[in-house]
Amino acid sequence: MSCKVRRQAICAALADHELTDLETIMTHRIVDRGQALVYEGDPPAFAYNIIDGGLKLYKSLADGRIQVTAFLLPGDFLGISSRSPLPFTAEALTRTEVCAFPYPKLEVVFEKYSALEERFLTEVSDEVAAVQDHMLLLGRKTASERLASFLIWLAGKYEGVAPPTVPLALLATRADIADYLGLTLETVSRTFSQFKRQGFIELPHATEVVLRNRERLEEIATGA
Amino acid sequence: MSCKVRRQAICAALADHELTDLETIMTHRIVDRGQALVYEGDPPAFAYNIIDGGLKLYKSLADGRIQVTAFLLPGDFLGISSRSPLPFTAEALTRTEVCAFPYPKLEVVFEKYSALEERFLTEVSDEVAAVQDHMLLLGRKTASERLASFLIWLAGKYEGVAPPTVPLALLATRADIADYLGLTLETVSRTFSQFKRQGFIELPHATEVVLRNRERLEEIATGA
DNA sequence: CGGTAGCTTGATCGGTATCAAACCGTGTGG
DNA sequence: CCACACGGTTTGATACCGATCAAGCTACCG
Repeated sequence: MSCKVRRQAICAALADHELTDLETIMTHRIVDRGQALVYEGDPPAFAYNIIDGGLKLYKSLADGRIQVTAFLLPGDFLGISSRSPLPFTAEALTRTEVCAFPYPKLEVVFEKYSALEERFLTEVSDEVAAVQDHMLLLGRKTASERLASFLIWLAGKYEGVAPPTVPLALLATRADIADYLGLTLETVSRTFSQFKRQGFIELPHATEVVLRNRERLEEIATGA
Repeated sequence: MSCKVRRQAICAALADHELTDLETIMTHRIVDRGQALVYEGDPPAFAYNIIDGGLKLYKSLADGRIQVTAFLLPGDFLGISSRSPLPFTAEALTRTEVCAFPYPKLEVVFEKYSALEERFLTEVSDEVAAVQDHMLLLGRKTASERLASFLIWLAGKYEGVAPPTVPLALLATRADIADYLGLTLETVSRTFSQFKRQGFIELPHATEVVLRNRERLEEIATGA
């Protein structure tokens, strides 16, 4: 079968003929923009692989303040380290396609293929490392450093996957990006404009960026 | 043998007679205040169990800005999701005692006792959940909400472990707490003073707190 | 005692939030 | 095909929280 993420997702850990075990327990699901795939507080029942579209994971405070803890794009995995109750909500940024693996059955497959479990462990490590980077960003970086970090992260996500289709789709709105970076949407917008004025980026549409000076953005992102 | 953390650390997953397998591969290590146990960028060689004292994990920016991503106290585990290179530095807050498990040997023990591996997984889930809470704190909470969250977290750490020895040892300096909460040490100090004035806490010494009104602090911490 | 590390408090500054208005771009109905 | 409505974005003016700069203070240690 031809799956868009065959080579990136956890499936990449298995050979073609081994994949059938995963496929038999798997179901597809489509989530429309703005709809939640899972809710904070739910007991987790599935692990998911993002095939198309994108998700934001977020936690919220009683008065509506939100912190997006991660954006998940095609090839990413959700539910690695699941915990009851689920500590975040996952909501679709656009129409999003996922495949869902029910937990109990997934564990059976895990026991059969240790390569899967290993892959799983590196996913966790990567996730923890990414999340620590994000804490540094939220706790210590300025607005420009935050946006630059986001743009570099985004460019990295597209790398190798697609040909460098120069304009990158942002997927998220200014408000989503703000909730990810711990800023307000106005500050995000102003910082985009500032980067544009400085010639670091172009914004053909509000939803697409071109990185004109990636090196400089990388320097800014790391606080250099 | 009598280990202070026998009932909390990962060791709790094993019966007494099974512990010998862990003990034979384990070595003790003492780290003095201010000394690093491991450095950001190192290849990870050991997993550690904190027995006494405390550690701060942190990442830093080129210009010296620091974000403490976690404080580890007795019973906590370090190196769950290890990754090469290590994404953080671990430094002792006071003279700290740990036991160290070399990775390759640890994996052998893991294969023997699946209870250990399970325990390990719940540790990871807890860690990921905690880290997401901390992102919400860093991205969206006010100074008072941050310090209240820290105090509640601290109280939770001591709970059940020791008898409610009313004054809690802070272990960390104002600067460490500031680096954990994404604030400056002055703001942390002012917020302590403010809580004291409001009667929420007492500060018998600068290094010890008594929570006089834990409920109110919990409300503040959650943004209520 | 004096030195020093850590803490508190005060005065001021500045970056980002907040409040507010105008500006797209896209889809819809007349 | 145009007018309008609406979600999202940009830009401007102002406010405010926490950072920064700057003294003192306290406790502990030699």
